Amino acid sequence: MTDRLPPLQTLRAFEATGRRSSMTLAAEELHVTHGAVSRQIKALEDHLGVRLFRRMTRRIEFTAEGAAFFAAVTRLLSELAREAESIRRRNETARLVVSSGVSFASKWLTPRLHRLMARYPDYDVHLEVTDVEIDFATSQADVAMRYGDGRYPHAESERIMNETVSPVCSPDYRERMGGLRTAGAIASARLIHENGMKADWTRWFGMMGMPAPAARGPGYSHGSMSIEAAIRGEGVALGRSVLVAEDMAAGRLVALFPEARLDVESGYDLVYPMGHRDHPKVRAVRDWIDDEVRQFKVVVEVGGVIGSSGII
Amino acid sequence: MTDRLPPLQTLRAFEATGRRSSMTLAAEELHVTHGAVSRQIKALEDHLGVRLFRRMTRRIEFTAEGAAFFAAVTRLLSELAREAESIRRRNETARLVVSSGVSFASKWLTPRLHRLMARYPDYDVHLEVTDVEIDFATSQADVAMRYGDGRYPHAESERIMNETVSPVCSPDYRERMGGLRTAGAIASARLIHENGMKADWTRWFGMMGMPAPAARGPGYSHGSMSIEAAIRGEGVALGRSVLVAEDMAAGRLVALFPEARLDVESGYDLVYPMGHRDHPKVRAVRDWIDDEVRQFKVVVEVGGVIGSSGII
DNA sequence: CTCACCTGTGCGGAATACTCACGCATCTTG
DNA sequence: CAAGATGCGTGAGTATTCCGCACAGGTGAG
Repeated sequence: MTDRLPPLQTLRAFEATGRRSSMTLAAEELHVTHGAVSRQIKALEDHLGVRLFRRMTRRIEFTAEGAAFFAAVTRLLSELAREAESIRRRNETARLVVSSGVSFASKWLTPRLHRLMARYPDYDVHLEVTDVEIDFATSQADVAMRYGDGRYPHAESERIMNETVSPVCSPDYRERMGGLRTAGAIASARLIHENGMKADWTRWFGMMGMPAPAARGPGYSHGSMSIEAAIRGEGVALGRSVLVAEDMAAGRLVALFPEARLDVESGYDLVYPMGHRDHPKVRAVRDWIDDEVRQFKVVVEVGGVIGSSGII
Repeated sequence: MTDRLPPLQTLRAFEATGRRSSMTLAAEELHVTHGAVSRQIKALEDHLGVRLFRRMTRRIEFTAEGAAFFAAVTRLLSELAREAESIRRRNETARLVVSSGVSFASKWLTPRLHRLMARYPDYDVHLEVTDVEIDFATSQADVAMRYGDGRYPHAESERIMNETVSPVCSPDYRERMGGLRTAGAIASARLIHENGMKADWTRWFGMMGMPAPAARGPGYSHGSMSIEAAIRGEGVALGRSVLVAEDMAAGRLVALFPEARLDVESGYDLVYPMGHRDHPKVRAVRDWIDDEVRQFKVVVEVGGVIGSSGII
């Protein structure tokens, strides 16, 4: 990794030059001559193999690459200055960055996030939503919540909620299809897939003692999308218990076989860097989420939502 | 800013030393002697005024400050390497980072985010949720959505949706309070406040031709929290049209004076760095959000939600 | 047309960073 | 239990890097 890094001192000259749009002005600021800056820029360009500035007479302007790199360098240097400052002052950074996947953020986390903020007003809470695998070396996240099997490279995790899946659809659609009271009836309905999760449909039908029908019907990239599709009445989705709870409580979705829940090994995990189990930020999130899960279980049980017993 | 930066070359030595937990091993990796590394670390520590390692005999370990700084440095260097690499390859970064405030993310954005992802599968879409004022110099966001008055330092913006406010509460609460059919009745109900927005209640009562009652009732830090409180039946909230639309459509909230909407000057803006109006990422987000807003207006109008005409 | 202004670069010197060598304090091993 | 191995700190000397200086080149302004 380190050999791919540009010469770091040249970045200061580059940043100042870009900001002032002038090597001469940058040189003044850095208390060196313009010649020194000129060489630094050149060294950086040589390393990258790309021209960062277009040299016009008496002025310079960014190339496209230069502008892009400048934005990145500016941000990184200012973050570094902030980190250095916080170390100098020995005050633990007041930022608390939580990372989450898209479906979970949409259906569960964001409606509850304000309570995390209210509980720890001294933390400047950030939420980073992405489906990229969590990597604490490159992410600024302090703690993550991920749907998975509990194994995360270079990280520890603990299970927050387990999950089950079971067919759901909109009340309208059920009525239109005549009740959908047997697995056979469901097999002949339009089945909504979540991409990469088709095996779950197969396993669910297997549990019901029948082969899965050939795949047809729409496929969506996210669990939250297939749920939205089911709400719109596009067919029957294999609803993930945690994600559909609110929509079922609100009557937008109904469970077709509340008792036929398929356990899946994946669940929702709290993930954090190795050895950070008792880090204050991790503890803060864990304490909060324990309370949220407790409340959520009540909602789920009162609402009679599928999979309630599968939630820890 | 630049004078607050630590000597940048020392960061490489620090990173390698921290990673290998040894100056000698780090020195090998950097093709220098251990003495050189030792001096670099010392220079960095002198600059920060903090010991980064505890020197035990025959081994070193991080101090608390060292560990915190190491995490930051590791992340920043690896991001820098990634940026440098992407410049070398001249491939525009495939990341699309959207920033949003908490209430808007919770009530509007995240349920729709998966469609942005589906629409641009080549972009690795990230969402950064925070209530900190947007600053593109320090944030990695490409584009932001903020509730505000359209003025954002060092950035351009365009209005996405306007907003109105009007009293809302849960159907239960309305019934319990005997209908709440007059402004006077509302004045004697429990009023839920959003912190920093009390003036809106005053203005709303002013519009109804009566003075606002003395502030009592709970206050919450976020619009989404006061909405949740109203849903729980804690009282009457001044519902922001964009945020309450879904909850009204679902019947969790009712508007008490659908026709008495107070226009507020703030609204939802799409914010991006100066001159990025036609940047591909900005265009992608704008195109997507235009479609979403169009659909949302239909939902709002069909549902008869307050403030529908206030949405552009 | 001439001046003013900004960047590029060769050369010599100054500042920086490195190597080497040794000291020190354990930990290891036979 | 003693001797060797291990890893870090540091003083002195040296190597290398980086910078200042001066000048060249190019061009927009007046």
